Amino acid sequence: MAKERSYSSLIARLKAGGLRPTRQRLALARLLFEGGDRHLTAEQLHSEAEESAVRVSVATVYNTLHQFTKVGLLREVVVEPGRSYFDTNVDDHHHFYFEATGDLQDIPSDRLRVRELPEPPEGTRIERVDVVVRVRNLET
Amino acid sequence: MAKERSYSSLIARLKAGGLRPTRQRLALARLLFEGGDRHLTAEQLHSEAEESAVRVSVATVYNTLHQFTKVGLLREVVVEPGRSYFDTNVDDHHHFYFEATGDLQDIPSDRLRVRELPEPPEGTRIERVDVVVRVRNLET
DNA sequence: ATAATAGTTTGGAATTGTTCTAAACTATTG
DNA sequence: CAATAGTTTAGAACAATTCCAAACTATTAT
Ligand SMILES: [Mn+2]
Ligand SMILES: [Mn+2]
Ligand SMILES: [Zn+2]
Ligand SMILES: [Zn+2]
Repeated sequence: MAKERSYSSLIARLKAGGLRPTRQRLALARLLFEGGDRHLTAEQLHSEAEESAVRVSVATVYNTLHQFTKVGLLREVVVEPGRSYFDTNVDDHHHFYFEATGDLQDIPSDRLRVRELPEPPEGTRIERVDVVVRVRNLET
Repeated sequence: MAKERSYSSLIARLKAGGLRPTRQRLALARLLFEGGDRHLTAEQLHSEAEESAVRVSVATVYNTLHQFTKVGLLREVVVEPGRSYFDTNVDDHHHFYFEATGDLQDIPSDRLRVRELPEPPEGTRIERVDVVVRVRNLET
């Protein structure tokens, strides 16, 4: 029942974004949104799909991640060159980045404030402020 | 004269980092450090070298950028997936990122403060805090 | 239902930025 | 002037991502 619920809410969210609720998009949406806040690479999501016996191509995983990002269901996080993470938490927040493992952890925006943000240069507006707190294992 | 000066100071800086002052490293160091604060990709630096008739391979540009970063002459900045910027300003500071052009502009750390930085997770220490203020052209 | 249309998916090729490799070269030291 | 260790290089290899054109599917119109 909860499953049906979230299913139709997912369909509604896709439609709201002008995206047809296809088999692939629904399957990926469930993997993404039915497990709380997540930070995934395209490759990780594709692996999860395979493990769940969802047949979907790599190209579609990329297409879907970008489409979801465009309609505000996801947010892209850049912390290291060479790969993008997609974040199911689209609220304003920041991140711890664990260099050792490549994991991301949310920092709610009320736990970290950026003060004295300077004026953006002439003719531009601020799109977003990203704070990445890079942490390393304490060497013993 | 100023040229000789900076030349020998560059040599000294390389030696301090345990790097031999080779023709290629000196040429790249001059391009990097004789023009104020800069934010360059490997490819941009390689193009500048070619334009200045400095013959140096792509592999050496990458090697050099990473070696300079390791010894503290440069700092790596990640703002978009797929390519790294190298920053000649190694002081503590943050960045405006112009999505339209891919340019970076420094924000001195006294112009932007991060407050209420949360405790790092158990067993880790904060390595660095990166703030990227993404700006876009004001649509008219 | 059916057909027409527009949107979607797909495998594989292509592209991009970066790293690797092993052979040739060069700075430093004795 | 060796001998040595460090450096450079072209090109191959690699990883992540994007592109492509053909096959497929959801939606809309009849
Ligand atoms: Mn992207
Ligand atoms: Mn690097
Ligand atoms: Zn997050
Ligand atoms: Zn900078």
